Amino acid sequence: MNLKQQRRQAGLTLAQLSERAALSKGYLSKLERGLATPTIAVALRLSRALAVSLAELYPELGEAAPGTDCTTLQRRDATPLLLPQNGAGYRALAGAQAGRRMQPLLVYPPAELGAAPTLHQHAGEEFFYVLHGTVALHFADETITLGAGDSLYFDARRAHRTQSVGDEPAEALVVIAG
Amino acid sequence: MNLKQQRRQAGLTLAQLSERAALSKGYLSKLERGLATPTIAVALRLSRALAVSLAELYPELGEAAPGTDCTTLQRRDATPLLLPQNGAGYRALAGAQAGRRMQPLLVYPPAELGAAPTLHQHAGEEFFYVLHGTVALHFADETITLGAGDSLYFDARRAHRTQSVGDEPAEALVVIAG
DNA sequence: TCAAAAAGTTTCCTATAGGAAACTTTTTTG
DNA sequence: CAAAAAAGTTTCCTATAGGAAACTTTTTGA
Repeated sequence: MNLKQQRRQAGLTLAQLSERAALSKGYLSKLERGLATPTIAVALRLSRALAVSLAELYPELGEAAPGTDCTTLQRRDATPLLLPQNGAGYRALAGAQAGRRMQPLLVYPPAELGAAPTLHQHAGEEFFYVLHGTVALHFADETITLGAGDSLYFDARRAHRTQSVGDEPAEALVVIAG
Repeated sequence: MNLKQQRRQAGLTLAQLSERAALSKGYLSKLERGLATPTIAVALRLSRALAVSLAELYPELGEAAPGTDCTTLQRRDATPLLLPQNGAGYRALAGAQAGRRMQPLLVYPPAELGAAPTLHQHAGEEFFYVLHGTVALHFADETITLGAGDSLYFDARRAHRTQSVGDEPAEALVVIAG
């Protein structure tokens, strides 16, 4: 539906998009006017060719599964502190349940990086907001230091690791969209 | 690809899923074995019938647009305070740019609800975390009061409005996935 | 152990996704 | 304004999405 708008916004003609997406000009014309329904493979090619997410071309695809009530109320400190092997403790503020788009966590980065430098890496995007203290975010090629109130939004596929620096133990709110 | 696993997990047979999704049993069998590619309309019906997100059936569809660098570093108070008509001030911590899955905001709910009770409502999901003060989250049918450190994850299609209660002005971190 | 029933697969058919190219409309340019 | 080029549409064709039903395999149960 929004295909035409997205193509226009990208400044492309049907012929240009046709080449990029490896689809015929005529077929694209039909798609734009709702005269055909693409297969998911074609929709994906369009999304890549226009460098937009699928949901922007077909908003209905972006909706969460229906019937799944995603509401979760979480009182402070009401969830247990988990300490997995990589050193950073965390609290899940809402379970990573199927059908939920985001997973919010409270993260407590360790002061010292363990001997096993396992970088955290996963699909999707991550929003990192420092609540207290100072956090060093180590990426493969750079390190970013954030103080309370600072935030970083980044592609979670970039391997990363967190460290609490300074005397006060740090606390951060992390939201992952996978 | 994961269709078979998802169907099994839901405890459904091909015939049962066939009825729910209004697709033939034989065609479903082909889909599960990769012998056919569904149109987006069919993929959506499957997603609804199984009550899972599309990305769980076809992970490649869930990926963000490639080539879009979504990284944004935001220092504390480095972004302007916006005061739109509905009364709640906010700061955008990362622009709602195309291709980004989440939009993080700092929200400053008003102490008094304006005369025009415009409820906030939009597609997607919202994660609400109270940083300071106390916030009353008004929904059509209920009001939830959150203190510092409390959080609520909910379906953003439920109309809602925020209010700062108590003497200290409240501040909340909100992340929207649209 | 052997029906009988349920689950899954295959075959064959129709409707539609998608391509090639002619055609029409709009824009550019002299 | 006219000619040419570019953008978009339509026509017609082939490949495949998707349905109906027969067929095969697995499970159930006496």
